[in-house]
Amino acid sequence: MFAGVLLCGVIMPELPEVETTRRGIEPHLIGKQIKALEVRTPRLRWPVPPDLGLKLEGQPLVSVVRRAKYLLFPLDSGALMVHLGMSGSLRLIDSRVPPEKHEHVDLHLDSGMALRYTDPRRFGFWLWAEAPWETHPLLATLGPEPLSEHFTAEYLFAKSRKRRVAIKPFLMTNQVVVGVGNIYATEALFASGIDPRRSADTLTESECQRLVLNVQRILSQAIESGGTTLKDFVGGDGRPGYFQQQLLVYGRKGQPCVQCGNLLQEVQLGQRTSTFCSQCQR
DNA sequence: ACGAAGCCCTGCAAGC
DNA sequence: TGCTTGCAGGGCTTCG
Repeated sequence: MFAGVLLCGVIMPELPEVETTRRGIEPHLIGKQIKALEVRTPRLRWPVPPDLGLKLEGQPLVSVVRRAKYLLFPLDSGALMVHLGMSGSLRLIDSRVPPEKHEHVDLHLDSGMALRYTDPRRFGFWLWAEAPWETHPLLATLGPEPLSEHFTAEYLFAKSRKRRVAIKPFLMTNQVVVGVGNIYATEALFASGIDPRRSADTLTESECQRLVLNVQRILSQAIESGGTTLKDFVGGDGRPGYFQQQLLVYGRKGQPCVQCGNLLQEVQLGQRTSTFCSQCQR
């Protein structure tokens, strides 16, 4: 099965997909000037601010930054902030190519290309973050990046004390650690042999250690394999949806566990579906 | 402060 | 066949 990301025909951007998108588009944007913002569908997760184009036009792009699953395009007085929601994608395309259904926004560049945003479910957004953009309300309270030196077993252990919520929704909380969505939380807990229903404060230090390492390993592998697909961000569909990483539990309810053969079970935790092996995860 | 539930939206699949 | 219903998802917001 293709990775994580292909479900019901929709690519779900988790952190690896967002990072792959960042790497795919950045080289084509650096040094280019923004000519115009064309918003065909302002009604996204939040409405696109009517004056967003004014903030962007004429500005040179210097980098593309990822924080959690947010993509930031820093400019002089702030940053363009884009979130892909659960069905969004970005790609570079000739400005003259007519937009199709669900292609809601174009960022036109002086190179004749446009950064085109596609999002069937419109859970994503385009917003403006005033400088310094790190203090924007959506960014200010975020926990550490999972692949940074700040996400350690010691940190997770301390953070989870006295927290009685199940470990899976806890791990998916952005104030704890960012960028760990349902798919990767499910896989990391399986790889760590931890029952997703367990209260967060019952995890031992060594279990926190395993969990941190597995989150980092699984995310890193997904980013690595996404790196081979960068060409598809120009002209193609912009969807890094075919990581080679295998999903061992996610979406496999009722199928045998790859480790013990026990049938995988499903449970609802924090409004999200969790698949797990009751034999291997304790 | 914490935890649970609600909400936004569309495409797909299952059930009638 | 064509409807209706349910579900999936991130993450902010609201409620208890």
